[in-house]
Amino acid sequence: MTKKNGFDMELFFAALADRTRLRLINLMALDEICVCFFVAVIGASQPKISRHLAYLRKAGLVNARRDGKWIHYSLADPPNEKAALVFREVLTWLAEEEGMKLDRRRLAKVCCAPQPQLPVQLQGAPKPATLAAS
Amino acid sequence: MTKKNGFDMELFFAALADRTRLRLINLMALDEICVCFFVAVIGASQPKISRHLAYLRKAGLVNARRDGKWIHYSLADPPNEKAALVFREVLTWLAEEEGMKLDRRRLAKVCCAPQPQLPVQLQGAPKPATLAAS
DNA sequence: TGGACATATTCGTTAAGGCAAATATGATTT
DNA sequence: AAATCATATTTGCCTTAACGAATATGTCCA
Repeated sequence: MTKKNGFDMELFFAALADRTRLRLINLMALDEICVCFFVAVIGASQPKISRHLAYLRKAGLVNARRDGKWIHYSLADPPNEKAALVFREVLTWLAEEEGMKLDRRRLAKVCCAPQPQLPVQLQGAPKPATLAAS
Repeated sequence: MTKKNGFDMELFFAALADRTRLRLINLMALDEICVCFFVAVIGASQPKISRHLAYLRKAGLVNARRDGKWIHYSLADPPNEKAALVFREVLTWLAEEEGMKLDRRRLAKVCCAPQPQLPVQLQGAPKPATLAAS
C-alpha cells in the first residue's frame, strides 16, 4: 500500500486496471456496500469478488467494516493528495460509463425489491443506507 | 487501443501502472522527446525503452513522429474526454513527485550541455525545442 | 551499394496476476 | 457444541507482461 517515500503509484494504477475492480469501485461510489451485493450485482463467484476486494485493500483504495456475519466495503481516500484528486476524477468517469450505470441500476433494483422477492442469499442482508427502501 | 464502445479503461490504467512508463510520460510532459534522450535520462537499455513506448502507443497515450534517423514521441490526448481529464491530473501529479523532478533536471542537464560534453550517442541528436540551448 | 546509426521486434525465461475449485476462518443461530 | 452462513484464502493452471540478449528494420552517409 505504501512505498519508501509516500505512495505506490504503480499499485494505485494497477488496482484500477481491471474491469471487475472498476465495477466494485463504481458500486461503492455512493455508499458502503455489503459483499453479498457485489456478488449478486456483478454475477461473479464469491471468491473472485473477494480476491479483487483484497487487491483494492492492498492498494489502500477501500476500507472494510465487519458487521456481524457481513462485511461492508467503502471507498477510502488515498493518503496522497494528488492520488485522491485522480481517484475522484475516475469516479466521475465511471459514473457516466454505460456499463457502470447499468450496474448501479441493478444494485438499486436488488435493494428496492421487497424482501420475499430477493434471491435467498440476500434475504436479511444489510442494504446500503442510501438505497434501503425495504 | 479501443474497445467495442469507445475506450479501453483497463488498458489506459495498465499503461500507467509501470514506473518506467510513468517516467517516459513525465519526460514528454513539456515537449516531444527523441528516443535517445529517454535512453540517456532513464538509463535503461534501448530495447526496454522501446518496448515501453510501444505499450504507450498501443494504449493511445503517445504519438510517434519520424525525423530522419530519429523518432520523437509526444503525449496524445486520449480520445475520451474523461480519460483526458484524468490524464492531465496524472501529469500534474508526476510534476510534483521527487523522482520525476529529478528526471526532468537530468533531461535539462543533458540538453543544455555543450555538444562536445555530450555522450557520443547524443551528439547530433535533435533536442526538445523548449530545452535546445546548444 | 555498403556501412553505420537509431529504433523496433523477437526469443526464451521468469514473475505477476487472472480464473475456478476447494478449503479455511469467523460470526451467528439452534 | 454443532450446524450454518458470509467471507477469505489456498491451490493449480493459464495468460500477460516484465526482462536481457539477440536480431531485424529503416534511414543516412560515404
